[in-house]
Amino acid sequence: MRFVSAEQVAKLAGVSRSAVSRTFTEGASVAPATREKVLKAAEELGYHVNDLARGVLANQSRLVGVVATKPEIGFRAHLTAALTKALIRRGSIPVLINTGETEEELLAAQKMLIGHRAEATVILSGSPPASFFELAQRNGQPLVVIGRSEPDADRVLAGNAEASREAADTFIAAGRRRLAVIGSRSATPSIAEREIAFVAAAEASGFVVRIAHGRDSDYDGGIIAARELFSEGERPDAIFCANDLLAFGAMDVIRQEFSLSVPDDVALIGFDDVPEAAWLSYDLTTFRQDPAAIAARAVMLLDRRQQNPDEPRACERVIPQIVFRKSFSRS
Amino acid sequence: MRFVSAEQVAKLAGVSRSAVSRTFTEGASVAPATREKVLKAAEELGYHVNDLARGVLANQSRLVGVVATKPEIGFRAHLTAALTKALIRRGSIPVLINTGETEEELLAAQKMLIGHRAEATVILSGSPPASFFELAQRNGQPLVVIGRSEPDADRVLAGNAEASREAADTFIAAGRRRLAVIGSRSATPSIAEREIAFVAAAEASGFVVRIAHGRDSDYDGGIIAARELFSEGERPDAIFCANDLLAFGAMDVIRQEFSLSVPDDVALIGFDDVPEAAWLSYDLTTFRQDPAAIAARAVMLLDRRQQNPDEPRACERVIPQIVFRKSFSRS
DNA sequence: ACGCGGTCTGCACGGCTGTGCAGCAAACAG
DNA sequence: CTGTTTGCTGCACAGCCGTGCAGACCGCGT
Repeated sequence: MRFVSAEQVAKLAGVSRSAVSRTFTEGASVAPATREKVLKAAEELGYHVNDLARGVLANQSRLVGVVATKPEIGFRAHLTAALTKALIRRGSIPVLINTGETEEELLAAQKMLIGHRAEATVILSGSPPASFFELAQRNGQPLVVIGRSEPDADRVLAGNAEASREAADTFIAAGRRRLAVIGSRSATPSIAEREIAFVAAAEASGFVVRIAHGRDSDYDGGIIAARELFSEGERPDAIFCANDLLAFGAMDVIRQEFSLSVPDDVALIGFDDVPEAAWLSYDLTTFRQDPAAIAARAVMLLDRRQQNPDEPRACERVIPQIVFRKSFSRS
Repeated sequence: MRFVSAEQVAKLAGVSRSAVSRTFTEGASVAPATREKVLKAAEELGYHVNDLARGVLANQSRLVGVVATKPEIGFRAHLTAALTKALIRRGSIPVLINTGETEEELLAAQKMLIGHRAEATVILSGSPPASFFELAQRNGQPLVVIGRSEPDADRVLAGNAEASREAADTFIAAGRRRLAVIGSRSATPSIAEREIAFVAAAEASGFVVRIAHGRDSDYDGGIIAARELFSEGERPDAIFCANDLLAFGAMDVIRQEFSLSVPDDVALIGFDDVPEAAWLSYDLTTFRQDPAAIAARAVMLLDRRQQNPDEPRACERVIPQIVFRKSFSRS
C-alpha cells in the first residue's frame, strides 16, 4: 500500500472522506476552514488524487495514444515532439506507442490503449489494417490520422499535391529540362502522393520524369536512388526528393561520387524542412512543414470530435511553403 | 456509457460477472465451456477489460513516465525511441512527458504522473530540482536517471570520463598538439563531464586545451564555438566535440568559412554516433553510444527496483566505443 | 426567543474490477 | 451405490474515487 488514500487524509484531518474529495474537486462546495485542514493533512502525508479511480468513475482517462513507427527519424521526430507537447498543454497524457510495422504489433498496441480507456489515438505513420479502424469505431474512440487520406477518421493532411506541383512548375520555369523524382519502395502514403503528383504535373507540361526509389525514405534510400539515376540513362538536372533525408543522401552521392555540382549541374528540392536542411553542407531548398501547426490542428480535431462525436469526419490541410536555399534558386 | 462493461458481457453470456473476470485473468480457473461462451459474448460486444479499474485494485497502472526536454533532437531522439520500445516490449505503457526547462513545468508533469499512479519515471535530460526527487521518494516511485550522476536515484551512465580521456590520448598519440574542446554554455551534466574529463586528461599529458562553448549543445552551438576558436588565438589542430551535433556545426564552419581541411588541418572527434555521423558529408570519428543498450539497462534497473524496493541505489555503466571515420584516423 | 434560509457535511451509492470463500455438481474411487 | 475429491461458479467484499440527498448547524431577521 504505497500510495496514500483519501481515507487516510480524512482521518488525519478529522473530517469525512467526502470533504477530502471535494477539496480536490473543481467547483465543489467546501468551507475554507476544512479545506485548509484537508490541504494541510494532504501535504503532510504526500497525498495525490488517484486519477485512475477518477477515470474509472468518469469513464475517461485523459490518455491519448500517439502511434508511430521509427519516431526518432527525420520529420516524424519533430512531429512527435510537437504533438506530445501540444497534448500535455491541453491536459492530456501522451502515450507514445513506438511500434514496428507488423500488423499484430499494431493491434496489440491498440488493445492496450482501449484497455486503458485512452480518449483518442493519433496515428503518425504506418498503414493500419482495416480492423484497426473498425475496433476504434466500435469503442467510440476518436481517431486522428496525420498525413494519410483515411476516410474513416479525422485527418490532417499536408498539401502534398499542391507542393509537388509547385516543385515541378518551378523547376520548369527555371529552365530545368531533365526532371527526376526520388521516392521509396516502402511507400508511406505521403511519400507516394508527392511522387505521383510531381510526375503528373511534369507530364502535364510535356516532360518525362525519371523515377528512382530507395528502399526506405531515408538517407540510405537517397544514396541508392541517386546512384541509380546517375550511373545509367540520361543524367537529370533537377530532382524532387519526397523528403529531406532522401535529398541529403542524393546530394552527397551527386557531389562526392559523381563530382557534380549542386545546384549548377543538378538542382534539388526536398520536403519537410527539417533543421538539417539549413546546415551549411546541404543548404537545401525545401517545402517547410511546421510540426507545431500540424500538431495544433490535430489537437483541434480532437477537441471538436470530443464535443460533437457524431459530426462527419473532418479534414484539415496545412499547406507547406517553399523555402529557397542554395540547392535550387528560382533564377 | 461508451465502453462495454463485464456486467453486460456476463448477461449476454448467461454467466456471472466473476466468470467474465476470470476468463480475462491469467491463471484463473474457468471451465473451457464457459470460457468459450464468455469470449464469444465479449467478441460480439467488443469488450476489453478496463485496465484502469484493474489498476485501481492492484494499486499499479503499468504506466511509466519518460521525461525529456527536446526529445526530437540528436541522440536524445534515439534514446527516447529505444526506451519507449523497450518499455512497450516489457508490457509497460510509456508516457512521454515533453517538458520545457521550467521547474514548475517539470513538477506539474510529475504530479500528473503520480496522480496516475505511474510505476516509475525515467529522466532523460534536464536538471530536476531537489523537490522532484523528494516527491518521488515519498510516493515510493522508482526513478531512473540517464546520463546524470544523481545519488538519489538509480542511474545509467555513459563512460564519459573514460571516452573523453581516450579522445585526448588518441589525439596526442597521433601527433596533434594544439587541442581544443567544444561544449555548451547551457551545460547538460554529461556534456560538462566530457569537457572537463578531456581537459584534465590533456593537461595530465602537459597540453593546454582551448575551450569554446556554444549556446546549446546543438548544430548552432558548434557553429558559434568554431568561429570563436578560428577567428582569434592559436588555431587548433584537433577538436573534441562533446556531441555529434556540435561537431557537425564546427566541421561546416571549418571547411566552408575558413577553408580548412578536415582531417588534414583539423581533426575532429564527436560523441554519440548518431546516424548523421556516417553521412558522406561528415564521416565523423565519434564515440558510439548504443541507445538500445542504454534503454535495456534502464529497464533492467526498473525491474530490479520493483522486485526489491529497498536495495541500495544502483548504477549501470555503458562504455562507448570509438568509431574511426574520416574526420580523424589514428595514424 | 424563535423561525428561516443558506452553507457545509456525512452517508450511502455508483462506477469497474480481482479474489477469498463456500457451495454445488460432476467425476472418480472403492 | 456411496463417499470423497475435484473443479467451477456465484456471492460478497475490497480497492479508489465523485456526488445526490438529507440533515445539521450557524447566522440573521423579526
